Amino acid sequence: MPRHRFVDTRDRIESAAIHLFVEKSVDGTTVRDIAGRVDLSEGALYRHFASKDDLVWQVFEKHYVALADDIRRLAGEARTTKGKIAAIIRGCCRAHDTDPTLFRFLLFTQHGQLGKLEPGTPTPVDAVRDVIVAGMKAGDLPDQDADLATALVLGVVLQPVTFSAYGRLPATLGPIADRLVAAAWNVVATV
Amino acid sequence: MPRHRFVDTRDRIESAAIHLFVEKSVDGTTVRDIAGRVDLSEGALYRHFASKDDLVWQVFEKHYVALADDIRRLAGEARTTKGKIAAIIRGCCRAHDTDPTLFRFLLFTQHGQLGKLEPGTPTPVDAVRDVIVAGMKAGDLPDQDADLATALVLGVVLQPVTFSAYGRLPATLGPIADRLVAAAWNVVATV
Amino acid sequence: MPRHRFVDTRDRIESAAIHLFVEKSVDGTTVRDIAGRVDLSEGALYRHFASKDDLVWQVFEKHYVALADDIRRLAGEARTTKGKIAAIIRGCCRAHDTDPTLFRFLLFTQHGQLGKLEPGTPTPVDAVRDVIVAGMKAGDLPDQDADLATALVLGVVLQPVTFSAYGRLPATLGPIADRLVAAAWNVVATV
Amino acid sequence: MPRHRFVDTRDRIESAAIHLFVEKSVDGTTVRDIAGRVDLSEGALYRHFASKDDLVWQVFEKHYVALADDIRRLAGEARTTKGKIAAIIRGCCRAHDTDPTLFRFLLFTQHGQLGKLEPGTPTPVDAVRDVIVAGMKAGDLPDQDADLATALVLGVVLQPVTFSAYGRLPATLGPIADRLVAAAWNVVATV
DNA sequence: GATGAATGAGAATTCATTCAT
DNA sequence: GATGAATGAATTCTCATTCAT
Repeated sequence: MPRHRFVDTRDRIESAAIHLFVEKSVDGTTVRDIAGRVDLSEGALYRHFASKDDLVWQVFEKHYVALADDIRRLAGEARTTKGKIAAIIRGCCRAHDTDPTLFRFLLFTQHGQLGKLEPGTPTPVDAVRDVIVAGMKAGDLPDQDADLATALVLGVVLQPVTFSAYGRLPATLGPIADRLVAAAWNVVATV
Repeated sequence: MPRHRFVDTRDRIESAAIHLFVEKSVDGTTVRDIAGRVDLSEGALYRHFASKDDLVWQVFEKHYVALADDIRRLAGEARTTKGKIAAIIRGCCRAHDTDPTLFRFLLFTQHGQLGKLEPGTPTPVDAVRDVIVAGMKAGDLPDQDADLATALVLGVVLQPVTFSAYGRLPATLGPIADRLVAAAWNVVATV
Repeated sequence: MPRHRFVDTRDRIESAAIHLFVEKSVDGTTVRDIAGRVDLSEGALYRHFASKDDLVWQVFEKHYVALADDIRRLAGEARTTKGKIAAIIRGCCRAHDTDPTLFRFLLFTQHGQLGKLEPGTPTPVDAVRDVIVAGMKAGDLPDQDADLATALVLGVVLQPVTFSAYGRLPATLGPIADRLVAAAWNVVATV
Repeated sequence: MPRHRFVDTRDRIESAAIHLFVEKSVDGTTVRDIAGRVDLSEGALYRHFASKDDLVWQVFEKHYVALADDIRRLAGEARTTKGKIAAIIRGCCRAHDTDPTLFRFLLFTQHGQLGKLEPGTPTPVDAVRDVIVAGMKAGDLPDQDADLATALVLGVVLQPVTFSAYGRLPATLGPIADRLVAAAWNVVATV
């Protein structure tokens, strides 16, 4: 059996894990499942990750923070509040369409991982909230509860993501991005 | 003059299970946990449920269907599409506030249970979708993808529910029901 | 397969464990070994002990403390320091001969368990040391380092126990108890 | 003018192993631990030792036999039985103080290694026993069970070594050597 | 209906050892 | 001689489920 010397085993493990986690949930996925999918012995996994929990966490954290950074960056590149919200929604759609499995993993695995985040770590939720707070301060948005507004904006993207995962909506959000952008703006601009 | 001196054991099991499932997730809850919480032996649980899976499923199905019925009934009692949507959103808020744990259980446990539903069983999602479809047919709503519209309406309620569960929003949705009603309408009426 | 309802399973586990620990050392004994010897499933062990470590510890602590109590009581029943030392040595010989395996278990397993003792727990070593300290104060023993004296007295009994375990001395210490008593006294009375 | 710029790797491995074995016991020490301490890869260890067992055994045997030789030589250099016993005790104290870790390793690791000794290999125990047998034959010692006498002499040194390892006695036996010499003699000369 | 000891099928994890480079 | 990823067997532990009483 080849020892896969030149492929990055760690990456392959992460990718296999994410897919399985979405397919069968984290708890429903065994270390054996992951190892099998990477064609690796179970023991070998432990050279790359200290434990199954550690694997879940590392994968989650990496991409969750990356998504937060992405969103923050996109929002930063737009000037108006409306543009920022639009950029965020479109960013989420693009992130989703680029790798739906990864996006679903983040969405479905939050529970249980969120608590492990270093306090103060910027999350995608915070990124959205910051835009809204700034928008209110700038007078671009009516005064309202920032958390509620954040929930509404997120609900507008995440529920379609969920529907897509369940097959109630197509696999791709690109085609409905405009609609989501409009809805997201509507939901915070109209109180 | 209560009919039974003690709440029925089965009810106590169900209630304990729901609480634990929300606290620690279904997979994270052991039969022993449930039995312990009800102060019953593990074996005795099997007098009431055929298996853990069966317990999860029965509890889920009962309340999920009840919620669907509720929503459908509320929608039926309103005449206009706008009134129906409003009734649904308010119904969800009331259902949530009446028993937040139960509502969270339904929201968080869908995954894995939805697939077990008898095909054709009316779900809350269907109830919402039906209202939307009818609304479009009646000309109360602009033509649009019914599933997407359904996702948006649900996103408007369910994301706040999630935020509430995580402590990002208060434990009670009643105070924001009006806002949610407005947002839900906005999101489907404006395309 | 009978469920051994009326035999005390826990006792049987403890006994089997002690024997195996002496035969193959704690680390060399697997949970499977123990379960097999008790004709029990591995899983069933965990109904009686939280973990293998816990089993080792509980068994050790129980008998180690009991031996300490025994020694202390025996010493208390003698009046002179010489009598107390003699009582201790004889007590150890009797304890050993009553259950050589148990005594060897205590001797060989100290390492690693001693550190888990609640600070302040009276040990057999302390019991001996107390007698020596009191003996010096009473003028029955010449002034000397109490710890060293304790070591010497213990060495006089424990090395024969070790030899017996290795087959270099007979299985029974009773016949040499007088000699050990004399040696123990000699070793602390003559400086 | 050292012959080798660096201490031989093999020696470094042995030394690291001994330290770890005393710290964490043989079973508690992994090959990885050893390799890590020598700053070597795990695989590289197998260039020097056929297996972990082999490493343990080789290190044990080498020093155990060396100690036996030492004791035998020291005993041979003294003329009287009393002098021989004294030389042995002092030799043990010196050996201990020169490298307490090594001495503890020999003491604590006997169990499990002793059985691997080529039958007939002279051990420290045999060396002591020979002196006692000869002493009895020469009339320097009262007639008594040679094994018991050996146990008593050894108990007088080894229990203090144990106490020292546990911190109940100082790290160094030199200061109490005289006392141990006296005790050892007492214990075999007085029956 | 209830009990609780027992089962047995895995699950995660460890670790000595191998081997291509 | 050295590396370090990989193996695979063994080990501890978990947990849904059963069943005699």
